Parts: sequence; C-alpha cells; structure tokens
Amino acid sequence: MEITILVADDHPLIVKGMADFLLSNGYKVIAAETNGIMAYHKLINLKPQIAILDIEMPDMNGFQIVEKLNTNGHSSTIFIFNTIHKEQSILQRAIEIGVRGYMLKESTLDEILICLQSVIRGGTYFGKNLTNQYNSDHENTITSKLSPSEIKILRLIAQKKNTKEIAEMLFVAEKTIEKHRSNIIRKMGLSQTKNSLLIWSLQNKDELLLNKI
Amino acid sequence: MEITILVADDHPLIVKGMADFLLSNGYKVIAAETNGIMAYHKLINLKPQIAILDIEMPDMNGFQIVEKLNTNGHSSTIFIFNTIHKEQSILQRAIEIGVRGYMLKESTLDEILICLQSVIRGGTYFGKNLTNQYNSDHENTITSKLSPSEIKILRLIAQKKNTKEIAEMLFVAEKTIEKHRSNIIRKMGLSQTKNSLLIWSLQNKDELLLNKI
DNA sequence: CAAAAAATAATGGGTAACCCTTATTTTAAT
DNA sequence: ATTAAAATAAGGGTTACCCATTATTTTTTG
Repeated sequence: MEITILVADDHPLIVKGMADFLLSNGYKVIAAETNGIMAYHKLINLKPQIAILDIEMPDMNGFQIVEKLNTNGHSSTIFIFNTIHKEQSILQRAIEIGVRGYMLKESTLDEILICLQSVIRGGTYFGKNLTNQYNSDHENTITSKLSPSEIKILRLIAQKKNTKEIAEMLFVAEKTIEKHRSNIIRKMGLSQTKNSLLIWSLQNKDELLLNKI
Repeated sequence: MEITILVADDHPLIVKGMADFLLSNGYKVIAAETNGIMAYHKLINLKPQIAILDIEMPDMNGFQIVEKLNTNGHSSTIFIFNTIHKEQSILQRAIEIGVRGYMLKESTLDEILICLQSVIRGGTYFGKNLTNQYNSDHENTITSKLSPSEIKILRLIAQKKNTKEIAEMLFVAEKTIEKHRSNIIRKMGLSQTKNSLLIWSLQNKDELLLNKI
C-alpha cells in the first residue's frame, strides 16, 4: 500500500519541490500546506502516515503542531522536521516530543529518501552536519548547565529586556538579576566585556525561545 | 526559441522545485547549482538568458556574482533574486547593481511566472510584500540619512566592536566615535537606553553588511 | 532529616555606552 | 570663494552592565 504524506513549509517552492520529489519516488502526497494551522487541521482530518514539517511557519510552528497532536489526540502520524536549524538543543527538543526524523534544508535529496526509509521501517533519522558545524558540548550547556531561573532570565535578555525590567517582571530585586547574569556569564564561559551576555543571548535566540524548559 | 535559465540556491530542494517548475512551464533549465562559485562559473560558460539566484550561498553570494559579471565581463544574462530578505535597502541595492527581478521565497508559484514574463519582455519585477512588512521609510533611512562615516561605524558595531576597538581601527579618538554613535542614535530615532544602538545594529546586520556603500 | 544546590539580596567598585554642549578642522557643494 | 555639511575632539554627567564577596532563605535531593 502507498505511504500517505503531508508536507508543510512556508515557502511554496519547497512544498512543491518536496511534493513532486516524493510523488516521483512512489509516495502519496495527500496534502501540501504553507501555513501551520492549515497543516494542523489537515493532520487531524487526513491522518497521513508521515508528516514532513518546517519549524517556522505562520500561525503555528512545527513544535506546537507535534506537541498538540502527540499529547491530546493520540496521533499515529510519524513526524519529520525539515529545517534550517543546526542547533543541537533544537534537535534535542524535537526528539523529546517524539519527532522521528530531522533533516536540514541544505541536505541532499538522497538524504530525504534515506530518512523516509528509516522512519517507515520503524527507525529514526537525525541527520549529520548537526554536531559538525557547532560543537555539541557548547550547545548542550545552555540547557544542561543552567538552572531554571537562569534560563528564564536568559530568555528575557534575548527579548531585549534590561536588568530593571526583568526584576520588575519577576518581582525580585535588581541585585538578584545581576547575580544571575553574573552566574550565567561564568557558567557559559563568556568574556567579561560589556554586553557579552546580550550579544550571546541574541545569537542563541532561536535556541532559547524555541526551547520551552 | 526556448529561454535558457540557470538556478542557484543553497537548498537542494528549492533548486529542484524551481527547476521542475520551470521545465513544466516551457523554460529550459540548463544549470542548477547549490554553490555560489559553481553558479558563477556556469554563468560564464553557459551564458543563460536568465539566472535565478539566492542571495546567501556558500563561497559567493548573489550580490558578488551579479556585480562581478555586470562590471568585468559584459554579461547578457538577466538576473533575478529569490530570497528571504524583505528589507527595502537590500532590494534597493539589487536594483542598483542591475538585478531585474526580485522575489521572496514565500511568494507563490504564480508570482515566479509573472516575474519571468515581465523580465523577458524587457521589463522588471520587484515583488509585493516588501513595503508592507516593514515601513519603507524606516528602511530607507539607514542608507539615506546617515553619512559614510556613520555607516562605516555602524557596520563595525554590528560586528560587535566596541567604541575603543572602532577608534583604534579607524585611527581616531574614542570621543569621535562616541559622537558618531550619538548622532546615529539621534538620526535613527532610537531610544536613549543603553545598548539600543547595539541591538538595533544586530537586528539590521544583514542589511548593513550586505550593503556596500 | 541533613546536605547540596538554587534563589534571593546587599555592599562596594570598575567600565562602557549613553546624554549634553562647545569647537576646530576638513570636505563637499553652489 | 563662501556657505554648508561632515568629521574630528573634549569636558562633564548618568546609568546599566560587569566584577567580587558575603549571607540568608528556599528548594531539591540522597
């Protein structure tokens, strides 16, 4: 029997490219969406065997779609992410919510087929190029070496809040936030220059804000 | 006679999607690359009538390719950019170096055909959704309201240099850089809070660094 | 329950990024 | 050649982000 697949990505060309490619390789593409909410509804109604999703999409992102379907309704769909994100911690979170395949948009067409074959056989596929680009230790430390409060503060810093604003939002003294900032800088091995924490948090913004914790 | 086209994008799926789409619409795709330098060499050797290029690519970006071909060798190829960048000033620079079409990756397949038809007829196509998302005044001011020195300094700020480092690099006093920073903040209407200039320069990094000036 | 870890907070000090104003020199434009 | 604009620089001031140390309270964990 043919394998049914849903494809979703906010770039129409990728949706079409993927759909055509899958069709020419014997898969049955039953839906192709460029919007998160539309993809979500089609997933509920059509129950495809596989869904290949982008992470960033209008209205609803890939994480939200998978989380909602894997917790409430017990979806039987196998989820694969197709994304530009190489960060180890984003892959990590994808694995945690039950995503079975993870491909980079820069990956070759062969890799798409290898990934599909692997998940269909009941396995997983979490592409290469992920631990290469950045060192995996560095990426892991954000979630592993920091305490919950530190991560909460870090996310606010990434949203351009200053110490005073963060203190007001969390109902604690500014000195407390200052201490946390200092601890984060020490734990992460950042330089002692001004704004190193701000710059670093903005660079790791995707990773910090896509991760829940 | 069939129109010859070269397609280049660092995401293989987009290259394939675009090539297939163009072929099925009667165009002749004579090259499809995922690397800037490869695209550049094929453009010289194959001289396609049209080139559809991504901006960000490994080894050589879209701007570099078009500039090199439009200045040195007198290329007869019509250039179209297919990019994620909505910034008015990036479109502006593309127009200045002779790019005849500009599409966003989120644009529909219809738009691709409309763009092609327009440039083939000798016209231009600079898609919608560009002045919508951000207000165009705001985007224009970066290059129009700032002096050459101010822009030079702004680009160094976007590269995380502090006042002292910039002063040393430009062989001027720190006070001079401070004055320029202050002028930039005033001209751009930024807030008087600490680091507003750093944050703003990082947010507009693509625009600042892709533009030469 | 005791020990470890985390969160809270203060005292005190350094530096960089901002503010303002004034002023000279250099460069561009009419 | 004269104005206008830009680049240069300095003095003086505020605040946010950093440092280090110490210490109490709360939470977690064995």
